[in-house]
Amino acid sequence: MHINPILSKKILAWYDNNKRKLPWRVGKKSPKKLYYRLLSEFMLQQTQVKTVIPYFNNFTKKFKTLKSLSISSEREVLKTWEGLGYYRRARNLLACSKKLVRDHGSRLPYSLEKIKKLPGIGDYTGNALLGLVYNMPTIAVDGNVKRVFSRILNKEENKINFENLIDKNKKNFFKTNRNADFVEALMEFGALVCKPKDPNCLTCCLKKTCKYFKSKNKIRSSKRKMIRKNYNVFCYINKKKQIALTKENKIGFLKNFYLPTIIEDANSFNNRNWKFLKNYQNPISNLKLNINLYYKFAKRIPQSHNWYSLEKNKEFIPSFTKKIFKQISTLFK
DNA sequence: TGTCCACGTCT
DNA sequence: AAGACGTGGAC
Repeated sequence: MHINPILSKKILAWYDNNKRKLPWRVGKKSPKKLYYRLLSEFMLQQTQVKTVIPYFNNFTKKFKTLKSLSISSEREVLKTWEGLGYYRRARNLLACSKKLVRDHGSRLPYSLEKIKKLPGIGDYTGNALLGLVYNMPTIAVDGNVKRVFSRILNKEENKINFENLIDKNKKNFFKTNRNADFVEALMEFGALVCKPKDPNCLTCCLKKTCKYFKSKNKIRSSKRKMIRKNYNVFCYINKKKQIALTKENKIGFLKNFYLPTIIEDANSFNNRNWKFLKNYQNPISNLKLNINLYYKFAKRIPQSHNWYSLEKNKEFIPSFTKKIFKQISTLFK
């Protein structure tokens, strides 16, 4: 498990010449630092930089500081998060901001143990924040970093003990004391050079010691396991181009969000008088949903449901539901 | 068009 | 500790 003894110098040199300008990268002493880093790290959980940038800009326009976020409503926050996915992050962020303001004097706790008690902060985000905000000697092990070391060692990701690897290479990784930069540099390097597909091995500053570059049988990272499910979606619609949605679905996913009636077993629902519209696939995280979409024009709808416009809504509507809107809209053309 | 891949936290 | 949780992009 030996690693190039000047890896941190090489990566930092590369970073100095190649880093991107990102809206959350503010000066070391900026009063916005904690808020911007917190927000961006939450958004960057399971979401790529390119996708996050416009959401980050829009979010910071609406919620200017950690304090103003902390006194906002979940409804407002979710509406601003609309379309970014993994909505639990938005709820956790709000809860986290409240806790930081109320219990920690609007400052980040100084240890990983304490920081991980905040909602929505796990190993990755905790280490990232400690490094970025306090320049602590830590490494945030995200998908990029895993891939970089997996390639350098030419060893499968799940066979590497990253805690151990970092501990054994402290002197190498933290000797420059540019710890905040190194946290970002490793991830940036993974995203731009040591990419999942077609890494830039020929121009890479580590090619001399990288075992992946040297080896013939190159290791690939493991795939995500997909779970197939079959769902029947029943939409009440009316002539005003409205669709009935409810928060009371028995289905687990998108809990507490606006959805039409969703039934796993179509036979358990009285589906007479419903018209079949179409079948389509809607992958959600690790689920592979096979959707059968039914509709019915109705005046009366169950009490649990309310009418929503197929166009714009004040409420937060997940993309799963928006896809249904799109299908139903074809009926009015 | 459908299918696969990219991205951490919580229980 | 396996499964739940979203969306966008490439092909």
